Amino acid sequence: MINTLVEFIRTAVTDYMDSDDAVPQFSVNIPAREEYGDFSTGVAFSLAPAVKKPPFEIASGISKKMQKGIPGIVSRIDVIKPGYINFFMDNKFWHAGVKDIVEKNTAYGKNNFGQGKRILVEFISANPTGPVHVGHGRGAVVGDVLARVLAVSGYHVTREYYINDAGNQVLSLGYSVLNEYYRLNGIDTEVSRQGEYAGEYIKNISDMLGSHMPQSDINEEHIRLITGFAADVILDTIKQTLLGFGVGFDSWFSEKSLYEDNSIPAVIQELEKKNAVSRSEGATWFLSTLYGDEKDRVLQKQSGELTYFASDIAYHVNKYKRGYDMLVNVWGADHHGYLPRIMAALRALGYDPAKVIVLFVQMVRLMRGDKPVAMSKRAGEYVTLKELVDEVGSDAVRFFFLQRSHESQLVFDIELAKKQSQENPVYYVQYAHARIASIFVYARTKGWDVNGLTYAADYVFGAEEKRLIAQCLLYPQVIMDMAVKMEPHRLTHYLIELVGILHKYYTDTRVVGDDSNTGQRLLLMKMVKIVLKNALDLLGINAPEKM
RNA sequence: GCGCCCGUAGCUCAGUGGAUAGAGCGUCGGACUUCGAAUCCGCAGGUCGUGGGUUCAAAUCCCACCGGGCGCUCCA
Repeated sequence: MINTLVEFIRTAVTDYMDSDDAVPQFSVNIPAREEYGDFSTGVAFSLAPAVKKPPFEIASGISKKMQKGIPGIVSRIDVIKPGYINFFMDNKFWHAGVKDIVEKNTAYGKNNFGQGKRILVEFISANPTGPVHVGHGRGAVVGDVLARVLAVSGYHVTREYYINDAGNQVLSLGYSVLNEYYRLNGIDTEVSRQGEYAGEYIKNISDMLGSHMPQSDINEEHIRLITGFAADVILDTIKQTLLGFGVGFDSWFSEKSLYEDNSIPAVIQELEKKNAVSRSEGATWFLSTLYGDEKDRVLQKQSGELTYFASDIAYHVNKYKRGYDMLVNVWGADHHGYLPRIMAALRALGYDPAKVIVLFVQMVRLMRGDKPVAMSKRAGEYVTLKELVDEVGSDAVRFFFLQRSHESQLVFDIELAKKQSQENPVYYVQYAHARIASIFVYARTKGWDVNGLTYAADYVFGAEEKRLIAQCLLYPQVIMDMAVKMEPHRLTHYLIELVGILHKYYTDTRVVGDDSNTGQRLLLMKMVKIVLKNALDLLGINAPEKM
């Protein structure tokens, strides 16, 4: 519905510019002050550099082109100081808006920005060497909500988890389990490599080894089996944790599979064909400096082992070969230094680097009151995502993470999150949904058929009601904005604002009354409830009927 | 030293070219015989790290500096 206003403006701008490809990207927004109208646009500002006129003059010119389209949409147009065009909407517009939202219902907010393009979102991808921790949790929420937003924005989305089940880290896990097993069973054997992982979960896995374990003569095959077993167990608990956190995947991609189908040597060969490989000091190097990296990188070590980097190139090539239009990687910010080398490799191999978009998710610092929480993974002293979710609740954790830009570090105070459980913003939003549900229950007892309400076109909306509708009408634009900018945190702020307007309206206005306008107010509530439900669904947060 | 991110109210953070810079928490004071007070209303609180520059217009863009986090492995 907001599109009718956007198109209305676009037509006038096209008319003013005398060409439709001179129309810039613009949006409408709700002005800060009531006297500035119901909606406003700053198109004139974006036009100013090209037209080389003051924004105010441009805005005036545009507004003159708008006169003919006014009936049924806009009742008044103001052009203000620096160059804003402000709109006071016609009563018909508000009615059409409410109707549009209520009729679209669960489909309201969807858009076709993605035009069916295929997009792969890879996120979390935590090593199966221990439970996922809170930092992974943040990446999980960012990736999950981004995937949901892209899906309702017309993309064909695949969610993927890359399992690092090859290489030294998992091997070290295997040794950790084995050592623990020996320790628990009082077996005195020297194992060549020390495992670096510790913690309760290592003990649990070694317990599970039970009678399957050979008592002596451990060979490499045994280690491999133990490692695989341990990684499987851990991956399983990771899946369980994520499920409890509302995060699911379409695809679990195994790094080991890249070893098994020989795609890593194949990729190295490809690089060799491009003359981007050299051998020195007993190792095989990718000459990434030729493609913008600051130093060359090892693909195959002196020992003959392949590096993580080598398999990661093969992984990315695999993604390209699967034919996606876009590849999104959600990485921890501590991996940012890694980006130039992977991009160098993709460039060297002739893949379009513009298809890869990497979101770096900054660190989470956990606090209990004013005491920082130890986060050493190796020592096994860290708060797992599961522990945090059990303690604070999935909805609150998600909402809290989504209030901050993924590019900002954030401090998560567990004590505070628990203490303010009554005042937590997530409850503020959920309460609004439950409150409307409760109004409906009451309305039914008064004989209203909430699902069979009729529209009364002569009803004139009050200021607060118009504000409520306006905010709801902006919803699709917020979704689109999130999809375009890939910023999943914008929706929580939108919701807090919407709910603020709703709660105020509720205290000022009795919805279910004796007057004949009750039906129109119930329709308004229905509209808000739809937007709340759709938005909360996108965030993976419950929209309760009761609290 | 180099690179990435951050520096906005007491605290945690939105806002990233445009109207009088916002929210939550915290402080203080009000509002329930009526649809849910997990709510609402009000008060207080800002050199937008510092200094320069670009622009009709800068918290937002550019440069320098200061402060914090992370990264600069033949680890992943």
